[in-house]
Order: sequence, then structure tokens, then C-alpha cells
Amino acid sequence: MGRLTIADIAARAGVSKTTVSRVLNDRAEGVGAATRARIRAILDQTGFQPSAMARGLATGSSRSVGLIVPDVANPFDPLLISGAERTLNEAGYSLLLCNTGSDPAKQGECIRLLIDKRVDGVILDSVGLQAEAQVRLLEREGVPVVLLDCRIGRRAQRHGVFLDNRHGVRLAMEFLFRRPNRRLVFISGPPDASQSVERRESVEALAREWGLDGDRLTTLEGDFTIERGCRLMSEAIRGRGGRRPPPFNAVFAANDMMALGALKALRQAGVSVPGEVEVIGYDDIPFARLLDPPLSTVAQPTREMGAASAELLLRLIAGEKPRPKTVVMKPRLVLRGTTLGAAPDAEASQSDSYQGANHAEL
Amino acid sequence: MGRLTIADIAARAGVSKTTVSRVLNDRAEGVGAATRARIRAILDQTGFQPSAMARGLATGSSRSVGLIVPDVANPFDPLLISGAERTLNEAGYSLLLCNTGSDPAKQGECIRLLIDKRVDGVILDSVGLQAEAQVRLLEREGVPVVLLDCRIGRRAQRHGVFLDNRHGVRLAMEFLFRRPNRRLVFISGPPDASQSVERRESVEALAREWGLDGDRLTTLEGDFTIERGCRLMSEAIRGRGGRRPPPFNAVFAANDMMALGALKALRQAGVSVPGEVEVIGYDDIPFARLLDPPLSTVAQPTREMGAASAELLLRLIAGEKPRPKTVVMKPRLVLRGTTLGAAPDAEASQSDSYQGANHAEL
DNA sequence: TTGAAAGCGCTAACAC
DNA sequence: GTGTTAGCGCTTTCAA
Repeated sequence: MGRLTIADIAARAGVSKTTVSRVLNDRAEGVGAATRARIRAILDQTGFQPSAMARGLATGSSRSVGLIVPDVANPFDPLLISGAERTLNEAGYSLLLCNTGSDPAKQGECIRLLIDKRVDGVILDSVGLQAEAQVRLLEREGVPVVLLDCRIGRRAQRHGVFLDNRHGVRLAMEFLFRRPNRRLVFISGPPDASQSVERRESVEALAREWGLDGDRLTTLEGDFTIERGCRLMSEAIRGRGGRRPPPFNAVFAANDMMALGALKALRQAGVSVPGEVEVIGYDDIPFARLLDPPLSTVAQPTREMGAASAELLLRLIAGEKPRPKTVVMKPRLVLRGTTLGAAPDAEASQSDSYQGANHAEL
Repeated sequence: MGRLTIADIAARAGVSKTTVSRVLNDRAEGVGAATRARIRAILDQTGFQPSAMARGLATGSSRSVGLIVPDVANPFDPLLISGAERTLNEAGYSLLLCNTGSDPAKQGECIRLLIDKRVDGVILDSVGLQAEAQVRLLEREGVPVVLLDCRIGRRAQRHGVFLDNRHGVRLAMEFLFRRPNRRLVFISGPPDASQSVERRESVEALAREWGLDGDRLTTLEGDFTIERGCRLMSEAIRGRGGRRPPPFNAVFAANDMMALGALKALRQAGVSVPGEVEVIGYDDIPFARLLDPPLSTVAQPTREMGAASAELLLRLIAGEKPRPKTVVMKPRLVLRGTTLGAAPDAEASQSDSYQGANHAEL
């Protein structure tokens, strides 16, 4: 092919590479108006595109950032990605996407890959406990890191964008316990996901605060999947006998997928939702509102979180030392069809759309 | 920070950069066993990561490819991405993800960006009619392109991975018309998406072939969104009067989103599905099976298509001239709860999972 | 088996 | 305002 280089342009314009470079980078000074125009013309006419690699090598910046997510095919991650991608692109950065499949080893490989691509920064929506060491690898290389929706290393004050899970849990719990005689089943997430841990601990804290005994609150150990949510719920319905109605009247799942599974189990058992049992999920994945009945859930401003992480990272890359170091977003409780006293149909929830995220900074 | 360079390693090992480079690249010859071991040790110990940019500049290959999709947040695209990402990563390539938001202008920018990143190839799941010119831009630069699930420029024989939409439509139509007295509403997609056009033309071809008159087949102009599917369906139900039952007993939507909207409209109108009206969608997005009733649909092996596009691109990058130039995948008809005489519940459709994609090559 | 030197395409001091 | 000269960190002939 023999791609055009800056030298070719310089030759055609009868100037030096430096001058072309100055035009390319829109430097105000250093080039006369006439020369500039002439070079511009040649640039347009040839459609010359300077090599980002060569430029990166010379400047020490690749103008790209890595985004590591557990699983693109999750209903959750794409929103994070799209929020981040947009913000980054507008700032002239491109996105190197890494999918770990929730495998810590693959996550390590991704990080190494990003290091050798010399990304200017990394947004990490991570899993696993090796993450701490992996992040340190990046830090050692001087690569700014923003944690996205995951806490790593309890103590370390790292930059990050998080959801206020304590608040989210409180919203759901206060709603479910708004009336007396509530008996709740909480389906928790896996113990190795930080969001899951936070949500579970928040439920437990509230239970202590309110003096809930084992009769009022049962916690089931889930894993964020539909199947598990479904299985746990069928077992809970059957209880020790096969009696009906079920020994509880409210379900709170640590994510929407498990809530979905739970709904399925309830339906199969002929339990009416929300009549006999109210159900609240967590996340507000796009399909939550499409279910029948549409799922009531703790909504997180996912896309905004992605965007916020990109903004934070951009500031770090620019060399700022942002205080505060973390952005904590507030979840909202969205009541739809799986709870009582709320819009029974998706139709009525047109006003569901996020009304601008709350940025509460710590 | 002062990152380590190959020169530092060379100095520590008391050898030349060349020698280190040879070890780095696992060249069999040219380095004695002892030296090699010594260098290896230093490499591990320092955790040295060579700069992909410098390497790329020297070799002329960035070992990265661009993937352009309309919208990550679609239920459809993530599967394509994950299929492609995996294959590429295994081959040592990383993925530059570009989200066009279905905006042809943004798509142009993405392509320019990828060119100046000097990606080794591009996978394009495109939109719009300017695409032809944009692709030519890449071709002019000598960048291999694989079209993914989109046809561009009717005549040009470009490399690509496609779905056999004619076959998919036939499967659905033959099923729906398996009994006499069927009156079908076909909800088509937008006229500027190639898949949409193919599906619509296939329906029309079949209608001619079978001599279906306007009484048996009504085509509605949709746009692939839930809302439009819902609105079109409610209008169709009301028909010219407000009579019930509706003037049709089958609905075929050109994608699942519109089928979803149609289901909602039917439910709101109190029409029983599949009792009074059978519904078939297209795509088999992950949530199709989670609906109640689970959606019958024409399933495409989305993830496999992503993977296939990556494989094809990899071969092009390797300099092969693959014949055939295109891979056409076969869709399957998945009968679930919105059609009669099939598994009425998602539970029964455990065997739904793709049984290996059919690769029919043209 | 090893190394010296040139060069990939660009930017950035520092002249002129 | 413009050009010269050095690199950026690697690979790759070509000699030794």
C-alpha cells in the first residue's frame, strides 16, 4: 500500500515535517497563514491520517483507555460501557474493551495487555480477590485507575465510582416493611462480589437496627443468576411442608436477574405477585420494566456511572488530583408492578426514566 | 516513573537490545541457551512489558482490530461483541470498540479514528447508506474489512458474515401458515437497515409464491423499537371498528423488540396469546425466553456470528484470500409460548440452546 | 551466537 | 515563521 506519511505531505507542500506537524496539531503559532492554508489543502485532498502509534510513541500518550468488564453479554455492563464510551470519545480517547468473563486470571491478562498497549488509564469493573494485586501492577506503572462499581482492598483510598448500596437497600427495606407482619426473604448475591457483600451487610445492619428476628427475615445465598434465584425461591415456597400460602410475603433480591428467577418460581407455584408476595429487585436492568408484571427494583443510574468513571479518569489523566477521590451515586426505588400500591403496569411507568442522577460526593 | 525499556533490560543483562528483542519474540535461533535464561530471569523479575506502540511502529502492525456496532446497549450487539472479542483475544488481538449510536456521521468518525490507530482490520456492523463510501475509505488504506450482519453496496462482493434471512423468514411463515385460514400481520423493520430489507422482501416473495392476497397478509411499517411495535399492534387490533376478536390470528415481527411491543399491545387489548393470536419474533434476544409467555422466535446464532467474523478477519489479516468470501449462518425457528402446539413455558425450553451453528457457505 | 546501526512516523527543543 | 536535529522504544537487516 505504502501509506502516506508526514514526510510525503511535507514534500508535496515544500515545507518541513515540523511545519506539517504544527498544522496537524492545530498549533496557533509557528505557521504563517498562507503556508497553513496550503498544507490544509493537501491534507484534505489526500485524506492524510497521521499514525496514532507514531504520535503516541513520540508523545508518550496513546489517547486510549482500557475498560475491563466482567461480561459484555450481561444486561448490566453494556450500559456502563456505553456511558463511558461516549464520554471518552468526546474527549478524543478510544476504548479498548476487555471482557474477563469473570475470570480473575483472564483479568490479569487483560491488565497486562493494557499495560503494554500503554493505555493512558484504566476503568475497572472487576471481580475476584486477586484484583488488589492486579491493580497495584497498574499503579506501579503509573497508570491511573478508576474503580467502577466495585470496591477493592477495604482500606485503600482508590479513585472510583460507586453506588450507595446502603441507601438502596434501605429504600427497598423501608418500603417492604412499611406495614406490620412482613416476613421477608432476602436473596443475596455471591460472596466474592463487592456490591453483593455491601448489599447483604446493609440488609443485616438494618435487621439489627430494627430488631428483626429470624421469623421476619430469611437470607438465602444466591449467585446473581436467574436459575439460582428460581431454585432458591421454589425451595422457599415449598418450605418444610408443601403448604400454601408461602411462609413469607415479601422478596428482596440483590439483583434483578435473581428477582426474575424468583418471579418465575412464584408464578409456577401459582403464588400471586404482588397480591400474596411483593418482589423487589436491584439494578433496574433494561428489561425489568418489560416484564409482566414489570419489576419493582432499586434503580442505579448505570449509564451515568459509566460516564462518571470516564470523567474521573480523564481528570486523572490530565494530571489533576481530584478531591474527593470517589463519586457515590444514589439509587432510586422504582415501584412498578411487583409491589402493591404502585403502578400495576409498565404503561404507567413512563415517568420511570432517570431524572438526572444524584451525585453525592464523599 | 520512567518506565523500563528494552535498553534497560539489555544493560542489566549485559547484552544488546537485539538479543533481548529476540528473547521477547521467542525467536528460536540467534540466542544461546544461557543468555536466553539470564534474560528471561530479568524479564520476569522486572515484569517488563514491551511497548505495543513502539513494536507496532516498527512492525507496521498494531495487533488490534476495530469493531463498530450501532449500539452496545442493544440486547443484540453485546452477543456479537462477546463472540468477536473472545476469538480476537485468543489470537492476541485487542478490541477497539466503537459505538455509533446508529449515527452515520459518528460512524465515519469511528472509521477515521480506527485508521489513525492503524488497526489491522475492522469488523463493521453498520448502518446507513453512506457506509459504502466509508468502507471504501478503509479499503483504500488497505485495511481488511469484514461486514457483520449487514449488506453494503448490493453488488460488491465483500467479505462478511450474514444470516440467511430468507431461510429464517420461510421457517416462520411456513409455521404460521401450516393451517388454513391464517391472517397474518407482518411488522417490518426500518427501510434503511439491510437485515430489515431482506426480511421484508423475503416475506413479500413468499406471499407471491403462495398467492397470498391482501386479506391474508398485512404489512406494517415498523422501526425495530418496542414502542412502535406496540403502537402498530394496538392500531391493528382496533382495526376500522373496535371489534373483537382482532381481524388477524398471527403476527410476525421482523425483530424481537417489536414482537415484545406487539405482545404488550395484545395483552392490553385482552387478546389471548397464543390462543387467539400467535406471535413470532426474530433474533432471539436473551430476554425472549424470559418473557411470560416466552417468545417464539427465529433464532440467530449471534455470538457465533461475532466469532465467525473475527475468524474471517483474522484470516484476511494473515494475508489469506479466503474463498468463499462470506459466511452465511442458518437461523432456527424456536417455538416457545407464543405459538400453539409448542412448549407453553420457558421451563420446557431448556433444550433451546443452540445446537452448534450451521455454517452454510456460499 | 551476538551486536551495530538504521529506521518505523511522529513530536519537540532549539536554532535560524 | 520555518527548518534542523534528536529522540520516543522497538525490530530488523547485515556484519562480525
